[in-house]
Amino acid sequence: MKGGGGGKEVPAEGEVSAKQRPKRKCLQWHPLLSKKKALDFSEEEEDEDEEELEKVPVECPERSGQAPECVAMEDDGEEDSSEQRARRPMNAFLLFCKRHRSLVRQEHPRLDNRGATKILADWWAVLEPSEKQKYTDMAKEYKDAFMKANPGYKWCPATSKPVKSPTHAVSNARKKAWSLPSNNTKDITVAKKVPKTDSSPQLNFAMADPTKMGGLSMLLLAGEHALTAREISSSSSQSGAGDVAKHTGKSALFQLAEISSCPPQIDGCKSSECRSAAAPQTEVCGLSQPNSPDLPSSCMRSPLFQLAEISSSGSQASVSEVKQCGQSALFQLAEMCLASEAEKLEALSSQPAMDSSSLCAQDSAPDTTPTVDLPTPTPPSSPPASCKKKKKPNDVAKGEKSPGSPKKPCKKRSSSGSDLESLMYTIEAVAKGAWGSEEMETTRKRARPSGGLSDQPSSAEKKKTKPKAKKQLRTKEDEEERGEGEDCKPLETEGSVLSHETELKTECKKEVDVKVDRAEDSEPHISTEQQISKGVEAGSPLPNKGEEKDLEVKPVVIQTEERDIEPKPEACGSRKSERSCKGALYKTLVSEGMLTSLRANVDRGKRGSMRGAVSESEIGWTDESCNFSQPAASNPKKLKKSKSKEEPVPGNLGKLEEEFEKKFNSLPQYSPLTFDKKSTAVTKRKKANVTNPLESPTPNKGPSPSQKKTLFHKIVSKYKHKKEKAGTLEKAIAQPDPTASDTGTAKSDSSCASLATETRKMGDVPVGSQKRKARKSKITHLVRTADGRLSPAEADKVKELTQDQDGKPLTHETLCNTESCSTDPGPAESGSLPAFFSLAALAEVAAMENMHRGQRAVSVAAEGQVKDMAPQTPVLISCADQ
DNA sequence: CCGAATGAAAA
DNA sequence: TTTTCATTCGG
Repeated sequence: MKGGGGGKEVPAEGEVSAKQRPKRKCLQWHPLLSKKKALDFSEEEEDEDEEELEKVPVECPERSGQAPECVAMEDDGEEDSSEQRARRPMNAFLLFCKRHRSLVRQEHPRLDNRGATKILADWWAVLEPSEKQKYTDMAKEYKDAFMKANPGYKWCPATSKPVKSPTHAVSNARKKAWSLPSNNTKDITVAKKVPKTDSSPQLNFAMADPTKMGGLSMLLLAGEHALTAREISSSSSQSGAGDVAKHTGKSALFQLAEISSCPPQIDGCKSSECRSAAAPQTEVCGLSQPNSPDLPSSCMRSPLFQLAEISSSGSQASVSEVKQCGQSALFQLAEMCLASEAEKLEALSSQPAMDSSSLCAQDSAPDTTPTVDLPTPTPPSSPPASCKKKKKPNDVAKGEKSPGSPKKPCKKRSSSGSDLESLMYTIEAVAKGAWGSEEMETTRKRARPSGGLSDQPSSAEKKKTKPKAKKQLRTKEDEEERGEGEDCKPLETEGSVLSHETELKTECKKEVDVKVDRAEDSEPHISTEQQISKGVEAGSPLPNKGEEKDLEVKPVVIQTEERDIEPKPEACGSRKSERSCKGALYKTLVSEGMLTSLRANVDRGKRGSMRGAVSESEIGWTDESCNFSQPAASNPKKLKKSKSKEEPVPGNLGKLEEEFEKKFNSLPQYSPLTFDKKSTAVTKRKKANVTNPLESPTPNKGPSPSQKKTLFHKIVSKYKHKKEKAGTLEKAIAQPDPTASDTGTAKSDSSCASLATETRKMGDVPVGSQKRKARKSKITHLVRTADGRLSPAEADKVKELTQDQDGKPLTHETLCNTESCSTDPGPAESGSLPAFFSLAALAEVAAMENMHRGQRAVSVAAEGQVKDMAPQTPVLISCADQ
């Protein structure tokens, strides 16, 4: 209770109105009105209207009377709000990023997201249309689903938004994501579950996050929708009211609705209380849905709402009810939730075991448990509440916000329990259901056309101003153009280096295995849908791997995974280790070389296989995923993440995730190598290289440069702020193959040369759009020559850096020396050099790192003191030489 | 909280 | 044509 009701939202609304959002909205929102609002939206369908009308009156009173109702309303409101707030669906590129970011990160552990994004952009640019298409399709699907869910959704709430208040809202919104009850859940979770968990273990990832669930469900629906579109028509016509049965195919929505509607059972279970609050709505829903096909849009909401309501209303009784209702799955979930963290912890601990291999598998695999139902698992997932990111201040924000926003308060109030329940229901539904279906595509009549909308935000001025500035800069840069470069290179770099050779080998193997696993994974469960998605695949299962992999639960979502080397590097790597182990470093270098070669081989193999397999496009879906492969695996960090994500999902939830995962996973994941090749290929088929995988060049370069790049980038950016000059520098860097330039020259000519180079480069690497892209990225990218040489560019960069910074003689010199050794000869003959280069690159990187670490350090270094750096670099060099 | 990327939608 | 905003997460 609490006044919650009281809060009645009224006040809140008032606030809202103040915000502006809406007066209209406010009206709409108001409880009484709100319902009406619904009517209005639904207007299209008269039948519904009637029902609604009935409903309305009823509700009104109830609502006013009870808090629960408020909740319900809130839900609506939320939805509305959610609509407003709902996160917009990801576009193809974002999906791509999401799926590949981890890969990038693996390769370049040190790279920050920005850098990763750049790389991703490059990759994206390189992707073939067919390949992109998948993502595009998925995005579309996603979007469609989203729109269905939120008919009136406006992408840009209005410029106004600007934030301010919205900021809070935004944060909240984000969490919410798709809408639905998520809000409640969150609250609940927070309150109930573990509030503090934030520690994080959770992350659970999508599974946990209710919001996500909604999203997932949506996706699922959408997917199915596509599949079963035909069904819809049939079903719609028939749609008898009561019979929900319909085809399994019917749709998830339907099922949800049904569930939400609370089948008789529930009603029975629930006492009058529930009924009073929930019943009305539920009834409506039930009626409406059956009646008209059109309803869908409206229905969709309602069901959800209903669920929420029910759950909320039931909250008190909820547990008991749930049990009765039965659904073991739900029940389990609930339990899980309760158990919550403890279990989680346990689970986590247990998981640790997962190997890298498992990780890989995860990627591809979806499944967690195949089976259908229920029981099994239990684990962790519950924490939905935890919701993904706890990181965010959401909680706080929410709290604040809630008061601010009208609806929220209600929600919050609504009670956590309810949320949970709702969530469970949803899950259950999913499990049972089959999600499938449905969806009618038919019209989406959106109930609310324009609806309300958005919240208006107040002012966004802050941002605006900033952006502008940014833009300007960008434009400038654009003009300059980018050099691109590209790189994409892969690799491993330091981390890899660190990793032991042996490990590497093993890893490779693993990779292979993984692929196989993938196939297995795909099999898992059922559902036609899945099958479809899988489609192709057939694969043969491999028991072996499965065993290892299976260990547990699997992860579902995970995409990429993390594997990676990083850990090692970190552990060993880092400066400390470096210092301490010079020898180690050396080894690493060697290993790196090996890696590269290995990688190349692998890559080739993969490629070959792929190609052989056939059109990527088809198969693509299935996945190439594991390709990336590479090294390693064991990253603590990554592991953690993956674990967290994966583990959580146990049974039911797992399914959802799985589905989602499947879809998401179905998206092909391309290995870095692929991109690399492509990029190269583009320009020149690179036959030579291809033919010779040569260990060399590519790999080596890739990594180190990239890292460097990052560092460099950072530094540059800083400078940039100071001086615009950066552009020139960038250009200089950009230079690709400095034919002659080699060591030194580049810088000077930069301007002219740069252009030329850029042009050239452009040619080489087809990067995507230039506009936005160019800018900084140029700067960042290191250039690799075709030969693979690193390049003078790096040297230049270094130099520049040094210069900028003040020039550290030491560093610079050292670099020069290093390069000189390798470089000099290099130009003439590149062949064997590569390895050296790589070393050099590493050295440089190290230097960079140091620099990066502390500018101060740099200055010191310049003086000659340089403790850290100096030693390292030299060491490297020496090693290299030797 | 910004940023870097792309894309879709809105203004 | 220009803004917003979606995802990511290190700084």
